[in-house]
Amino acid sequence: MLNKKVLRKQQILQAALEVFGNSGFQTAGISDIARKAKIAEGTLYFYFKNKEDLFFSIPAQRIAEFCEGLELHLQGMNEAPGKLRKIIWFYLYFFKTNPVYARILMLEMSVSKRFSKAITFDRVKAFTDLVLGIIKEGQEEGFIRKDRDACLVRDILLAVLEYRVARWLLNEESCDLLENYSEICDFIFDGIKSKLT
Amino acid sequence: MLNKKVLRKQQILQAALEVFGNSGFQTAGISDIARKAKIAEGTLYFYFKNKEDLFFSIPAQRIAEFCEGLELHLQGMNEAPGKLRKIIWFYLYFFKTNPVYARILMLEMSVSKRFSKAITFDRVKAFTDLVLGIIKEGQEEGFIRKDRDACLVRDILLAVLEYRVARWLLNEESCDLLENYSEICDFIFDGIKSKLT
Amino acid sequence: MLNKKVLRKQQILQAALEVFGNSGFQTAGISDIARKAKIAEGTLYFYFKNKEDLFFSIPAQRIAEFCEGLELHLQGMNEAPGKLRKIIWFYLYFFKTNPVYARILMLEMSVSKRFSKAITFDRVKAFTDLVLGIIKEGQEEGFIRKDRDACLVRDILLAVLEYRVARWLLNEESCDLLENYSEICDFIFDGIKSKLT
Amino acid sequence: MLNKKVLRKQQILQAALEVFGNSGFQTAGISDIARKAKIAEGTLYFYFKNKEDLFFSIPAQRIAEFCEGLELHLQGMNEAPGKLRKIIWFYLYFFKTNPVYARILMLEMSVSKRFSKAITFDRVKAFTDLVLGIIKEGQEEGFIRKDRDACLVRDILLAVLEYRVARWLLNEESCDLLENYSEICDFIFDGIKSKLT
DNA sequence: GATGAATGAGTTTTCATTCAT
DNA sequence: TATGAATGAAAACTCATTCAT
Repeated sequence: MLNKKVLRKQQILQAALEVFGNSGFQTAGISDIARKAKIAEGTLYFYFKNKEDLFFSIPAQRIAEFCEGLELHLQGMNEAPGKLRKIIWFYLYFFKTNPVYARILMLEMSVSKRFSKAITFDRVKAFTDLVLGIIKEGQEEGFIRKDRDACLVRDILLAVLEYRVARWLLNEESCDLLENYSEICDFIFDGIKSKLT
Repeated sequence: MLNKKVLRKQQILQAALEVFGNSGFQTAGISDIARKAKIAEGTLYFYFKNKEDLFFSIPAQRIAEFCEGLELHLQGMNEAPGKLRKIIWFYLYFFKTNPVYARILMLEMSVSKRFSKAITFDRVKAFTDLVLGIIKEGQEEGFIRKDRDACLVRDILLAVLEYRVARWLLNEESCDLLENYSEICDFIFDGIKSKLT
Repeated sequence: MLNKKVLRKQQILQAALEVFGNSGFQTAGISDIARKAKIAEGTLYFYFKNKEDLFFSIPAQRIAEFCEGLELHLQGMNEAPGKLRKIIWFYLYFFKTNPVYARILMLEMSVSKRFSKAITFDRVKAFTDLVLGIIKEGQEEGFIRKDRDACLVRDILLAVLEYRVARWLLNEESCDLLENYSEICDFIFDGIKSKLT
Repeated sequence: MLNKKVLRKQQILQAALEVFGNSGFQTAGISDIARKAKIAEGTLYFYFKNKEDLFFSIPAQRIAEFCEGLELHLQGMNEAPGKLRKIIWFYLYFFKTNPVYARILMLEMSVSKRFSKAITFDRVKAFTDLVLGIIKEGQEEGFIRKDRDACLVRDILLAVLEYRVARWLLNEESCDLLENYSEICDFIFDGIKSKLT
């Protein structure tokens, strides 16, 4: 019973991802989503409060996948610089692999005030906190300059990543998102690594 | 006669700026804009082809103001690093001073594929080209590391600026956009300055 | 369930017939039709694609009625002249009995290029083919002159019928449409009957 | 002065003919007509009361041309049958030569109740009276059967002509309107000529 | 739980007509 | 006479949401 409900929810979310991803929040219609999910329109409202709720429910699962994947990739790494490089790589890799979700998250959600207040946003914050933690870790371990404000470093890192993904999407994914990954890393690290290193 | 037409157009654009800025493109209604501009709805269509045309017509003037202001501030400066610092400052200063416009440009337009194809977008490109030119200038003059890809440097610079403005807007402009301006500069410049300097 | 849908469709079509019949296609408003059908405007679009679709959906049923009625009246008749007389009579009788529909079909549809391309038009063609068939039949049986082009005869027959109905409608149905039915028949038959007869 | 006014009116009427002929009354816009006539929209209302007035003013001149042309062609003819043949030919010839006007008159005006009440309609009636007169003439002269109701004959004649023009227009003028002119004549005349002849 | 017909407010856009200049 | 900017009512159509079945 419960299992069935969860499954049905996934089914709807998957349909919503595809429809919203192709048409955007406003343009996408509930009927399109229902059709793609092979349910009646009314049924949708049994699982989600309304269109916006459905929309903002999409990331939850994806963010979880992102976090799990990232965690796995960070396994066994113990120095901050390496971890950060890994994060940069994984971030780009993940969105390269999930372009439809990328479109929703980057061009629609991250730009919405209401999203900042949605529950899902906590998961986003968890990720940014992870990055912040690693930066601080790096500072304590001596790999990263202590006179850098950790939050600023994190912001710059995220800024660059978001920007690249957004431009990639707006250019219709015509280039390889991972292309100049290493140059980005170099730039960031030159700006934060301790002179000694 | 002609003057009156131009004035009326300004009047409508100003109203559109305010209404779109508060409600967003989709939510804002033509009737709201007409009411604010104190004209009949039909009149609006005498000056603009449709809602989208009106929306995308907003930046033209603002971008012109931005460019003029920037040009003025760059007068008399002849070294790339100084110019770049100035650009960073002016960028943040401009949007701090024009928060409603910032909201439209950053959270709605720069995220839209159709905007990339609008005529106005040329002006945006002119700005990014300016930045790119100064970076290359700096590399030739020896202030900026030649092993950095100029486009990447430009992208990182713009990424950080856009990100900060966007976050500031999403946080309801609660902090000072110019607050850690100098730290941002430091970070960027540490990443690009020639070792010799 | 399915039955209810069909019924509802009938209900809307009936309302559309009346409203379009009184005001014409352009003047009639969707809201008028919805009001007369006692449904919400939106409901209408659940059953018909748009105003034109609704309009062109009106004849289907009426044409079916016409064909059934005609078939019944032709039962047991085996000679072409009698059949043609019957057709002439039934045609006039039918529109005399359905003046509102007549107005729509004659003064709006039969004059529209788009109607010629609508599906319903097939049914109209079926009728004209029936007439043509009977004329040819008459020629083979020797009742009708063989040197007359059957298509021309059909066209003249239809021309006269359409004309009379149209004039009758434009004169506000002030005379009896069946009035000089027999004279019309005589005229037509004098023009086509074999000399021998 | 007066001359200029008349000229300007012609200019507008010509533009109206073309625009209405291509788009139909409802679809055609005053602005299109004004543009084609190279005048301002407001000016149009100095010469015509409103859109409908302009529309119904189109035929006047054309009908005059039609009547003049017909009169000329009837010169020197003194027997009814020949005259009627000539009328049939001229009618088809005229509309073949004026297809845009034909479209307006046949598919839009002759189907409109308001047109029957317009002044211009008198000219139409003058024509039908002419036909009626000739038929009666023919009856008196003994060329045409006296037991035929003259009005009916006239109606049948006009019905066939209108029908052919209308079908021709609806078929996008793809065939030659004068094609089976002589067969039509034969049919009509067989139905009306005195046995003696 | 699931359905899908019904809703109706709300939207953009059009355009004949007017009138100050 | 001529202009063309301004009007504003009206129209068709959409769609998220509800609720009787």
